[in-house]
Amino acid sequence: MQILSQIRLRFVPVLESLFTSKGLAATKEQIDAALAMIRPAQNPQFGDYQANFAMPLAKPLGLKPIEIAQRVVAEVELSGLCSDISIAGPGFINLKLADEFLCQQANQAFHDSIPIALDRAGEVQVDRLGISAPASIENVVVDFSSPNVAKPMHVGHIRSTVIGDSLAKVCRYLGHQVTTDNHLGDWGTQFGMIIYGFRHFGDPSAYQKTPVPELSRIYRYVRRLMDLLEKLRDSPKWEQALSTAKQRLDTCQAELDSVETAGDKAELKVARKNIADAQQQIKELEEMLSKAQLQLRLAAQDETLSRDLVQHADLHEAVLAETSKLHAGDPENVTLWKEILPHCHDEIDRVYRRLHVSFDHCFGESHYHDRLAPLVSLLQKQGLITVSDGARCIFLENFDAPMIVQKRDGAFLYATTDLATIQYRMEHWQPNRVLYVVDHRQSEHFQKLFAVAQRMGYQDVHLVHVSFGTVMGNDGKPFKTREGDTVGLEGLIDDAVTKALEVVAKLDDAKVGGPEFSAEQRREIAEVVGVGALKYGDLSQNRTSDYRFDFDQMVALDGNTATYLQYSFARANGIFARAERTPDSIRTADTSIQLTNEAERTLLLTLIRFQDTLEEVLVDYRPNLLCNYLFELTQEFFRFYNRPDCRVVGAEPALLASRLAICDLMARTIKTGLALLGIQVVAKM
RNA sequence: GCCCCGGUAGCUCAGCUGGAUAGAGCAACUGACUUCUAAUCAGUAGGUCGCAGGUUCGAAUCCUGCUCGGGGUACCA
Repeated sequence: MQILSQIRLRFVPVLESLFTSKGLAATKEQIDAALAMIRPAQNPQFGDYQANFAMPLAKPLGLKPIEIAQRVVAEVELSGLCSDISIAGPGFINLKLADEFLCQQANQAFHDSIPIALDRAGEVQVDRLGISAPASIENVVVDFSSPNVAKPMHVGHIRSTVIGDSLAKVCRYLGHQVTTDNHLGDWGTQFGMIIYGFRHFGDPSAYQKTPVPELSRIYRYVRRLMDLLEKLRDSPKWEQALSTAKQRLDTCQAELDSVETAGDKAELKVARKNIADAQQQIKELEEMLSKAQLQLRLAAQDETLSRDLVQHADLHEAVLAETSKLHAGDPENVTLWKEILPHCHDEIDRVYRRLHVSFDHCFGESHYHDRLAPLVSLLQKQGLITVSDGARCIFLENFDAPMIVQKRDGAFLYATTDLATIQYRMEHWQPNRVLYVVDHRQSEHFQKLFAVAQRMGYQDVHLVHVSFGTVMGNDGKPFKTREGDTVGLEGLIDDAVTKALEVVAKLDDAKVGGPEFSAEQRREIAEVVGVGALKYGDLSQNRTSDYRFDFDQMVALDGNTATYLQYSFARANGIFARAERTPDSIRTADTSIQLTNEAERTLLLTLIRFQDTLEEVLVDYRPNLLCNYLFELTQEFFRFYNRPDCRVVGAEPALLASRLAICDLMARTIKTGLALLGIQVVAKM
C-alpha cells in the first residue's frame, strides 16, 4: 500500500482552497510541488511524516508561513489516517499516523499472500504483501549484463548484471510489464580473434575434451599477442612523446624562471601548472614504457611467443579480416562461429545460474545483423546521414564527433547495432521505456544514440541510460589482479562462498548446544550467504559513484551487509519454533496485529513503507534505496527483538499471535526485499 | 581544448528534485550472553560536508569561479 500518496491526497483540497482564498488558481505543478514536500519525518521527534510546504508557499500566497500552517492544520481532513498534527518552528507541519491505521495497513499486508512472479518463467515467487497496482502499467524493457560471450565474465559485468536484474524485478513486482534482454556481444571483433586463434593456435584434442577452457585459452592468447604487438608498434611513438615532453618541461622551466623574476602571480600559476602537467605526462609515459619493456622482455624469453609475434605480426589486420569475412557470410567462418557459439553460451550460463539471474531474451548483436544494411538505407532516406572521410555519419548538435553508422570500409559499428536494436524492440515489444544498464563511460554514446532515435521518429519511448561507476580495487584504481588482469567473476563468487563457509562453520561450531548443520547444509548456507554478500556489496552502493571493492568488508558479515539481513530473517523465523507454532498456523483470518508499545510501532511504521520505498527506487533507478530500507527495517526488528517488553514467546495468546504476525510480516518483507535484489534467504543460519 | 562525474568522520560510504541539531557501517572505547540463535543490542567518542563567492526565511544539496581526482572525446565495444 502506498502511504505517502494517501496522506498527500488529503492535502489537495486545503492547498487548493489556500490558493483560491487569495484569488489565485493553483496549477497542477504548484499543487504537486507542495505535495512532494510531504515526506517521512527526518527525525522521529518530529512525528512520522512531515509537510514542509508552508515556507515556500508564503511568497506566492502573500501569507506568513505560520498562517499557512495554521490554516492547513485547521482545515485538513485526516480522520482515519493521522492521530496528531502539529506545527513546529517557522511552519513545519508534523504528522503522526493513527495507530488503528498503522495496524490496519500492517494487517492488510500480513494477510496478503498472493504470489507475484519476479521472472517470466515464474521461478522466483514472492508474496504481494498488500502492494497496490500502479496508476498506469508501463511496458518496460531492461537491457542489462550484456557481456561479450567470447571471453570469460569478469568483475566489470557484476554491476550491470546485478543492478539490471534488481530493477527488472522491482518493476515486475510493482505490476509493470517487463521484458529483460541480455544484449550479448556475440558478433564483434572478439569472434574474429577466436576464429583466427582457433585456426592458428588451437589444440584440437584439448577442444574435444574441454571446449570451454580451450576457447578461453585461445582468446587470452590472441589477446596477449595483440597487446604485445601493439606495444612493439607503439613503443617508438612513446619514446618520441617522452622526449618531446622532456623538452617541454625544459621550456616550461625556463618560462617559470622568467616569470618568477617578473613576479606576475597569475602567470606564475600557469607556469607552475604547465610544469606539473609536463612532469605528470613524463611520469605516465615512463611507466607505460617500462611496463611495455618488461612485458616484451618476458615475451622474448618464451620461444613460442617470440615465434608467433614474428609469424603473426599482422595479427590485428588478420583478426579484422576474419571478422569481416564472418559478417560477409563466409561459409567457413560462419560454420566455425556456429560451432563455437554454444560453448560460449555454456560458459556464461553457468555464471548466471550461480547468480540466479535469468533473461527473457538473449538477443546478441548477431540477431540484428540482417537489419543493419536496411537500417542505414532508412537513415539515408530520412536524410540523417552525411558522408565524411568516407564514413557514413550522423552529425548532431552539441557533439563535436558524429555518430558513425558505417565505416569507410563498409563495416557497421555498435552504434548501428544499437539503433537496429531499438528498431527491433519498438516493432516487437512496443515499450514505453527502455533501461540500458551500462557503465558511465558510455554515456556520450547513449546521448547520441537517443538523439538519433528521436530523429528517426521514436519519440514516444523513454530511453534511459542507467549508468554506473567503476569497480575499484583497494588501491583506488580499476579492480585488477596483482598481475594486472581483469578479475574473473566466477573466481570472485568462489572466493565469496569460501569465505562465507569459514564464517558459517565457525559460528555453527560455537553454538551453545553444539553444531546443528551437516557439511552439506553448511555449504548450502555459505552459497546463499556468499553470493548474497557479493551482490549486496554492489547494490548497496549508490550506482552512480565508483566504489572500492573491499572483499573483507563485503563478507565481513556484519554491519550493512546481506548477511545481516539474511540473519534477521533466520531469527524472525526461529521464533516460531520456540513458540511451537508455524507461520501457516497464524496466517488465519482471525489473527490481527495489535500495538502495545513504541518498538512495535516503529517496526510497523517501517514495514508499511515498503511500497513507497520501491516506488522511490524506480524514480532514479536506485536499488541502494531498497538496501537502505531493508537495513533500517532489520535494525528496527532487532531493537524490537531485544526489548524485554517485546518478548514473543510466553506472551498471552492474543498478544503472542499479534507478535508472531509481526515477525512473520517482517520475515516476508525481508525475504521479498532481498528477492527483489536477487538475493536468497535460508531458514536457519 | 571541450564535455561528463566526483571530493562528506581515521577508513568505506549514505544523504544531493533545498528543510529543523549532517547519518550509517567498519575501526576505537564502555556495557548486556542461566536470554525468542551475541552474525545481536544499548551507549561513548569522532566533522571548517574540497576552497571562495552568490541565490534563499533556510544550502552538504541550487548557481558561478577556483582546486584536486576520475572518465569520455571520428570509423573498438
